[in-house]
Amino acid sequence: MSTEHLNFLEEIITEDLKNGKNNGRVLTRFPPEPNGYLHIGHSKSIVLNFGLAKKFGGKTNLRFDDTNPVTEDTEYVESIKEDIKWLGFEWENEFYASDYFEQIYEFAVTLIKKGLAYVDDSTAEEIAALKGTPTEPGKNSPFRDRSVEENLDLFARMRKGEFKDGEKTLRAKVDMASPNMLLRDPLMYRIKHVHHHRTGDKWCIYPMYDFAHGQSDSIENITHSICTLEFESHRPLYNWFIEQLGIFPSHQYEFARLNLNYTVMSKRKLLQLVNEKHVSGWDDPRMPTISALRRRGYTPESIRDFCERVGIARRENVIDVGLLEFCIREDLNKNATRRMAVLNPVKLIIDNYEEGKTEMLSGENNPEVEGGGGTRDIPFSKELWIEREDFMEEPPKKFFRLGPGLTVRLKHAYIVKCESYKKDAEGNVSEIHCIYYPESKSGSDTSDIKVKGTMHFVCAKNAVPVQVNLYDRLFSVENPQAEEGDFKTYMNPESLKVIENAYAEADMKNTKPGDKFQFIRLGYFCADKDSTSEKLIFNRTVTLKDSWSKEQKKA
RNA sequence: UGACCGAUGGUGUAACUGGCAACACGUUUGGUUUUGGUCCAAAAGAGUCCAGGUUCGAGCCCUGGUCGGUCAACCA
Repeated sequence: MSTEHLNFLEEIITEDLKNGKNNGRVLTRFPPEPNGYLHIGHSKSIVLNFGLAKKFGGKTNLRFDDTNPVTEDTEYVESIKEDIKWLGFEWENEFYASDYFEQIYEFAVTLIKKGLAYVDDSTAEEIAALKGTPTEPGKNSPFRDRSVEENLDLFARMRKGEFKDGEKTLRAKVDMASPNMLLRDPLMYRIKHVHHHRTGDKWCIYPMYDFAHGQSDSIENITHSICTLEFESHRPLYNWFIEQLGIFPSHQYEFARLNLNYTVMSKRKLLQLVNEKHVSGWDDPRMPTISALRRRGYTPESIRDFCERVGIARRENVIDVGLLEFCIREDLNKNATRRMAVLNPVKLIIDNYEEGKTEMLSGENNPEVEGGGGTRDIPFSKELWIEREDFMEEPPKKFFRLGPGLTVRLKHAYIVKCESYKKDAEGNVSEIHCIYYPESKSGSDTSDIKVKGTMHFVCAKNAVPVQVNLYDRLFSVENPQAEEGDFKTYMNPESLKVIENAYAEADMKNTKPGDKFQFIRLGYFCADKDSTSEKLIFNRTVTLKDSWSKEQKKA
């Protein structure tokens, strides 16, 4: 631990603690807006906020930033809570910005009384026109100098519902000439006669982000309010409101959000994929959402590990999905039960094996666990299914699998030698005939035969038919939103391949949704949530590393 | 052409705060292996965006550039 490096936020907190700031108290918050499902980018923020608090003996609140009722919904609230819990975090309090509407309203009244806020009758267009540009200062609104009394009266009537949507706004009186656009008399309240998922029809005016977030932080006595880089220019305003109100000085710190290649992360785009049915839903295993990763077979441990590995800094970054895949492989390699399944079956017949006989072989559940993690029975008989890719009529030099005259071991079973093969009318290999060496039985091999390869198989007689969904990256380009035109035109047409007729070994009959396996030599798979005992469905979480395909590409 | 922020191997993050650029992923090579997985061993790969300056010494400090990001929603 002595060589452990602190990220810049840990350094700040360490320093704060040293200086006795906030009496050594650390309170962070995770503030999602309930207008979509959480994605892998949010998990970075979650791990950061909860992790920081935990590391420094503090707590973390969950606070829904629900100030815009038009896009928000309780469905999202529920999914967000589920995802955070699943990731393994517990919040100290469950709060909602809407809990504070009354208090935030009072804050606004306070600012009006101090002459620091005014009701503006301008339309959105007029406000925009007077806003100026980044290089030119803005101009004062003609309503900027209304009296305190008039502002108080108007604001009260806004609340009462006397005005239509957009007819009036409440704005902070800061500085229309500020080089920071956000300080050019930002909107504090707007009128929306919209039903709110929590406050119902109690309110028809809603505070804007800038007049809700910092205030909520302050109300909760948040010490370190951590957000992403794009809020950086909001910080002066964040501080301005807190200062003018004289309330608890929460502090905002920004870090660079997580970007992943071969996917999109904006909630707007994800919502579009869902609404336009490009995916089956928010938890379609190809999505970068937490619910999708869960359904695909990712574990909370692997996601937390990933979030820790990507680090925390203030520079833009794009993380290779390969790192995420590494994290889940590392976890599942240690923990996933090994089983055999054949995705693209072709029949293998052992000519010298007794007709009608079935013997039970034993296979360890996980070689990574001491003692092999127990064993299960694997039936073996004359007819087996093997992977079509494991046989070649004219095998190249380093092909350590089956082909005419070639010898391999069948995992947990016998060594077999290919004697001949048959083809169907279309010219596809339909039967591979082998002989087996009875004395080469796994565990008691006295044959002294050396083989280069080991293959998986499924006993045909006892095979369990299963559906397997092979997932690949959702997009075929690294950064879809940087490409020309609609990002959806860059979706990977092969992001999902459904295999209806795969076979799994007999032991897998009783698989339950969520069960995770390594299908030997193929990858990690997770029983889908829709999987039943009548119809088993497996999602491929991630393939195994495959140095053979690399070898092939070289040739 | 305003303000703010950023720039270190292919990617990401470090560098004890001014002392011979490290770790992880990835890549390559070899070994082990009844998973072409795992594991083990090794290698290649940046001289820190550029130009000046301060200093015995700069990735860290200063000046000026370059490039990238963010900001003109009644979104968050």
